[in-house]
Amino acid sequence: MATTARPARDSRPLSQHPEAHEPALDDRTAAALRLWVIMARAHTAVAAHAAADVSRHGLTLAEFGILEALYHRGPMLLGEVQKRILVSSGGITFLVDRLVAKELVERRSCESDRRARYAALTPKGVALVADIFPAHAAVVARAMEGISSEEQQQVADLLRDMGRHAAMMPVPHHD
Amino acid sequence: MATTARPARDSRPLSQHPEAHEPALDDRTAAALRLWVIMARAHTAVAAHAAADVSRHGLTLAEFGILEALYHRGPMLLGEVQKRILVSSGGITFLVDRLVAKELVERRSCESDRRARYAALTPKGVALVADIFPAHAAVVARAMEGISSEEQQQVADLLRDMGRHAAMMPVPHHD
DNA sequence: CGGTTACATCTCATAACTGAGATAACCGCA
DNA sequence: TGCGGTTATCTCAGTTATGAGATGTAACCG
Repeated sequence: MATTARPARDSRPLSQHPEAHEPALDDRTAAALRLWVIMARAHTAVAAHAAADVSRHGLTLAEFGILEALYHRGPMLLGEVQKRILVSSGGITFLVDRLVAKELVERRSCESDRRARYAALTPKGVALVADIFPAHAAVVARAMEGISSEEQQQVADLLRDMGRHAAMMPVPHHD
Repeated sequence: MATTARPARDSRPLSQHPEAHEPALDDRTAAALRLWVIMARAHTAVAAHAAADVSRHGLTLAEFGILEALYHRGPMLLGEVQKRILVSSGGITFLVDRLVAKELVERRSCESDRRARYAALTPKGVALVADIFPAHAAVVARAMEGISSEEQQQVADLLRDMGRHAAMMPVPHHD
């Protein structure tokens, strides 16, 4: 009933199955949604390679993300780390606890704010990251070599802007 | 020792903290790694918006992904759905169980292969997706409007190639 | 000051998902 | 036919993460 949406520029005949439906969306929304699906799949596919690599050393991707951040930036407040790797408040406590148990990270108190605490690599943590980082970077680079380095640069520049915008927007929640 | 990597085009002085380290990577690897980090952050930021939207209807992103796939393509074998949304074998059973419990999806036997089963939307499931899909697409589109529609198109084309390549490569695993 | 609000981290119950193995069915071939 | 190898799904124990509240601290303001 009502307006029958035309297939527009979709190359396939669509509706190959009688129970399939086609949504009526404007072109810009449809393009955005397509990017969302493609990005999610690309991310998951690359993450599988990265996760398999760090798991050889008994680490999850989230743990490795923390180690890498601390390696490159030096000690950081837990809240800074949390925002950087985008986990929940409980998650950052859990992850840092586990890294402390592995003796890769230590907590340090903050002199100017006694609520806050730093996370910092131990010498063992520094050694581990220095040891595994180059090979890890190579694994990730290989997983992403489906497009050229110039194209990667281009995509990175655009996704940075897109991600910044999305992160800046308030996330609505219900109840 | 050896080549001291120049900061290249990083705008900041780097090594702001005495405990920070700079890895020695070749440019192509460094560019790939930068894209990996940026893509992960962009994905998480957009996913937060998408997840908040579907949670208003008591759904997780993974559940919604299944509903959306079934809505657009019609009934699919569980294995097809699994590959499409990239979850584990246990995950697809778990997710479909929950959607069945919510009466949004039903399992159907496959005539030509008695091991296999289809997942298909119930009328209630079709109605739900038809009801919430347009608003959901709008939420995702807004989260991604940090770059233009043309740029989104461009990124989508490149990421599709990159994702296909990554998904095709074997993921090494250890013991 | 004392009170209020904001914030950083931690605790804990529970959700969401993974992955190894179990089960059942299919397929090709001798 | 019967066997071995493969595949599709399911089971279940364990892992990883979330998010609401607790706790202790800071910052502001009258």
